[in-house]
Amino acid sequence: MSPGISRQSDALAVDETLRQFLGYRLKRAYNTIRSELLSLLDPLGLRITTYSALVLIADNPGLRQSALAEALDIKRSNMVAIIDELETNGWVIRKDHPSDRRALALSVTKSGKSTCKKALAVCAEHEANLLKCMSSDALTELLGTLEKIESSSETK
Amino acid sequence: MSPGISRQSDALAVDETLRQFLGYRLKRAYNTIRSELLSLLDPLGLRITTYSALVLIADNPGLRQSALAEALDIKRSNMVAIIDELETNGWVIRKDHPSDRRALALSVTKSGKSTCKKALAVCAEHEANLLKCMSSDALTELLGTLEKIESSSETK
DNA sequence: TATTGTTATACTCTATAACTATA
DNA sequence: TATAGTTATAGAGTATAACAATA
Repeated sequence: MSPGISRQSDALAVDETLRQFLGYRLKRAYNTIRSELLSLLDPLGLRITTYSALVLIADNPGLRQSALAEALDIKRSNMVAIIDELETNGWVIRKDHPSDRRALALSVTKSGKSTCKKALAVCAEHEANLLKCMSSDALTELLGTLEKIESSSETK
Repeated sequence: MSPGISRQSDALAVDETLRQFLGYRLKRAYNTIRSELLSLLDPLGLRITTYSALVLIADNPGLRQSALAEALDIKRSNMVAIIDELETNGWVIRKDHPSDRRALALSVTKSGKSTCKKALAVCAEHEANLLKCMSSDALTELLGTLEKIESSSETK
């Protein structure tokens, strides 16, 4: 990024004011992980949203679309295209729900299971690389803190 | 969220598989903060991107647009509309750069400084509320870990 | 040749309103 | 009346390619 010659005097903004804000740091850390995951999932034909949906459907056969949307914090209306994409790839099937004729029950195909397994393996390896730079205690602490942040707004 | 009557048997997906992934948890935590910040900044006429840009320009008078874009991890092309918006609101001015006729030097107006101050106060209060749910040690640990994650991809 | 600001464009994610068929 | 899936639509954020002026 700075090849050979050093930076121009006005090229670098030291963002001390922003850096103290947790949201700013969270976003930057997530963006790093996000772009890495995008490159990892792309060869499998998955995006982060379709990947997350596929994993959840595999773990919860018969899941309704609306329940999936709620679990992933995605609007029902935006879920449609995601499931369409998974269905077009032959990874997910929409069946009639056994007890509610309004609803659809989602399940993964054999091919979907295989893709899901590959994706999970790739992501687990990426995760392992991430965790190399922190201790097990630090990870536990981090996950606990993130959980508190995530749920803090629900108490208001 | 579950008023009175308990959930239907198939309504809730327990996403144990996804929950173990850091990226998933980071995203959810950031989304909580993000939506809170959106509501806080909206009355001031700011979005998160325009807010971040305004703070950085206030802290670094004479900043080039390209340097600002680099500091915020935003493409130069996407920076244009952000500065347009800040300029339309009378908060930021684009001046000729003193030593490079290709570049523009950014600075905040009196009104921009005032808005920036208000926004920082609002965000600092939000931050204080966030930090209430964690210890000082946990915060230090969290920031250090996020920094490691953010910079981990640069070493590849 | 490379960089700065810019335009045009496109794709993803997100959010809302409204429709239908069921409950 | 409320809910499930759907369609349409619009606003953000992000990414790339290309251009004119300048280094």
